[in-house]
Amino acid sequence: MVYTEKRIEHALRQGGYKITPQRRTIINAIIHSHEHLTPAEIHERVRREHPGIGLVTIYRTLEILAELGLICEMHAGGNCRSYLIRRPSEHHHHLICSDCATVIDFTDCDLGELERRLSKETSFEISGHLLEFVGLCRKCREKTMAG
Amino acid sequence: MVYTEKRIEHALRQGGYKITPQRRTIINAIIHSHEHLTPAEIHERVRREHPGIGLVTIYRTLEILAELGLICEMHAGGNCRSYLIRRPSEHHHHLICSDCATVIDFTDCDLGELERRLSKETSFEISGHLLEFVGLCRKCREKTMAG
DNA sequence: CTGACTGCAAATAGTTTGCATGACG
DNA sequence: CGTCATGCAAACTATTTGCAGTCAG
Repeated sequence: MVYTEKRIEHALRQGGYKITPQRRTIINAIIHSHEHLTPAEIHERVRREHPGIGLVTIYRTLEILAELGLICEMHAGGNCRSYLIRRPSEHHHHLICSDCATVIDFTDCDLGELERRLSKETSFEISGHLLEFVGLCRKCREKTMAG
Repeated sequence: MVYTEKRIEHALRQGGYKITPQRRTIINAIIHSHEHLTPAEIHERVRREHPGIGLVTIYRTLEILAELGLICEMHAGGNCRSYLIRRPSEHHHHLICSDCATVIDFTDCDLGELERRLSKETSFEISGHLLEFVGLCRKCREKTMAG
């Protein structure tokens, strides 16, 4: 575990944000979960400890944490679903810009060996995988540096 | 381009679906675009040629095309945004049983090389990735075989 | 103290559903 | 001709915004 509660709180203070019980609870929920959580899921978990908390607070806290780079937001960009014609037998993956949501496809992922190994070690019969890289495209990097 | 209009129409018929002018227009819009398109974007393009078409029709057609595997839907899973605490240099990934939802974590994914290559080719500054394998765990496989 | 934070409610955006009419095959 | 498809309107869900009261620093 690299980002501890303390470190995150420190980062928040550095960013000029205040530490509130709500934020503490939200941060803890995220830290202690090893899965990706949607805002609604976070809300649900946080409520057990902090019943009155509003979903709005979750959204606002997540926005700050993402802005500070403390959490990783999947599926960057407001809306999510988009479609592309599929070329048979050409399963592909995405490289997504977390700022402008540009998507670049790539096909060769070379996961066969890893898949075989995992399959052997875990006795799973693996049927597929999801692979996405997230980062900043050149334009957004330049924008950030300029600003 | 591998999936032509004709092939897609054939696949639709095979699936028991009808070919309508609306569907034709939608399919054409997707085929002729090389980017990922959101339903709204598709709607907008399709309207030029077919003004009266409803957004609802886009959604329904997309659902069918995705079901038949003719188009690729990004961001698998209904809703999009999800968050995970970010651990610098400590990736971890999941192997998920599609039946009982057991999750097994693994850390060594060996994507460094791929990441470097992608980064070089695309000028992205890659900050993270999401890798998930889906399959059947041993128990569920045995269950399936027994049943 | 004071500005930032919270929670409510309402607004907005994206998506799905019910239903009567229309068209493919 | 029957069945599936369409388009409208309304329902739903997810997310954002405005505002008055509250609290961290």
